Amino acid sequence: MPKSTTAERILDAAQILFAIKGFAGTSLRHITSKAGVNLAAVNYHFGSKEKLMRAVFERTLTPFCDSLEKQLLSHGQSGGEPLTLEELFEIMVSTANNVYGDDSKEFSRFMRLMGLAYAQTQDELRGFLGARYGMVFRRFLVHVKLAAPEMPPKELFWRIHFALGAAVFTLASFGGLQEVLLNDYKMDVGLSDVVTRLVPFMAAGIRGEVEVE
Amino acid sequence: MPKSTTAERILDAAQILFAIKGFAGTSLRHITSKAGVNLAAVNYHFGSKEKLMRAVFERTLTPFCDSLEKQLLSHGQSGGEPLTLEELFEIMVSTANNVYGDDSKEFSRFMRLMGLAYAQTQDELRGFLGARYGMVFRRFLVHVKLAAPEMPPKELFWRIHFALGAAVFTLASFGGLQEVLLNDYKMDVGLSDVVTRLVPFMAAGIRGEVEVE
DNA sequence: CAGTGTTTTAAACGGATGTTTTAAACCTAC
DNA sequence: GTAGGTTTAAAACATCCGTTTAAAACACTG
Repeated sequence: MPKSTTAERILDAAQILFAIKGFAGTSLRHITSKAGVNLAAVNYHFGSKEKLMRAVFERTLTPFCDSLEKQLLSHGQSGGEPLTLEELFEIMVSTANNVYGDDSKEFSRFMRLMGLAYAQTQDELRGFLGARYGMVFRRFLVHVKLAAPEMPPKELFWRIHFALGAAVFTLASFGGLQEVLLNDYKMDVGLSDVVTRLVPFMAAGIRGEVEVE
Repeated sequence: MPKSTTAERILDAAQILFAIKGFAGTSLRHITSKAGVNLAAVNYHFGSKEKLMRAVFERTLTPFCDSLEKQLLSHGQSGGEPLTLEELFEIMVSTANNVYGDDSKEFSRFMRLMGLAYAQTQDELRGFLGARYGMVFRRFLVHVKLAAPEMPPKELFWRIHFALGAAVFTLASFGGLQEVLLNDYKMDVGLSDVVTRLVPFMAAGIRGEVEVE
């Protein structure tokens, strides 16, 4: 017997299904069926499918962004020397780990949602996410700028997106890649293996010598 | 009066709409309406919506992969010293440019489709793409291995995916990022700017020192 | 226990979806 | 020009979609 509320059960089911099948590919009937609640409950508790999707993103992103912002602020006002790139990315990783646990499945789902959010173009979801969480991103960008002060801003802008793209993309498709590695290379790897490889890659890519400007 | 055939017009419209709205978010009626053909033409020429999507991917990916494979083969049997990482990625870039022209829009659409393909998990599309184009990817991987011989295979596997993730992700969302840059930073950048920054980033990330194994 | 506000339920709404059918139009070759 | 195969056309198919309704069940307060 589930102790969770109807709204929570809907959010849980929606988050899983959105991550697998995308937003348009997931119907309210799938969600309510998986959640074991009545179809009308979605519109009763959230108003519409669009608002449900926002709620899913909000529930997923808010704890992560709040925790990340708090850590960035504490390091920012300590007056000490700025954080290195590795430390910055490690903060992101540990924040994600603290918030979502080291549950590989859940973490991958979160990253898949991030990828979906990022991939949105025309939908109003992108605007919503930018307005809601753009501030944290800009604060993170300031820290990266401090960590790589010699880098031209334009170059840095793109390299950060390269690095985040590498992270989101790889972690979002982690499940699939894990399967490939096991079948083709007989290697069984965990999520933490990938993350520990990812941080040096991102740092090295950002720090790489500037060729032209 | 269009000289193109009905099947071609359907493929053109489907490619554009899939890239914008995703697969599930695009209806056959949208496609046929945009293509200016009858609704039943899709099932007549392609059999089903699923097969139409495969045809779109096939038409988009085949020229690129064929051309890429040809270049990799020619460099492989020349017997000279192996290609550098930069040269390898430049080959990918120039191949993409030759096949899709430097039309920024079309290139971005192609990358968006790549991102969609990559993001697929459970759908049979992933299996189809792996079976159809996995060979080219493995051949590319061999060249990367030659370019970074000191790198442990496991580490290399992940770094390649990091690099490809950075590329696909950034280029797929290029349109959106371009807008952000223009609005927030008053910078107007072209696709070629990003690509010339991307190649050094990928090379530097892959070449970075190995920390642990 | 009655009453009231909240939540859940079943059913139906209009519309959109992928697919199929049947007939018309087209084109080519005899 | 007419027969036969190919392509298009309009319409209908059953099913699924997001949303709404109205009544039943529940939870709580007085």
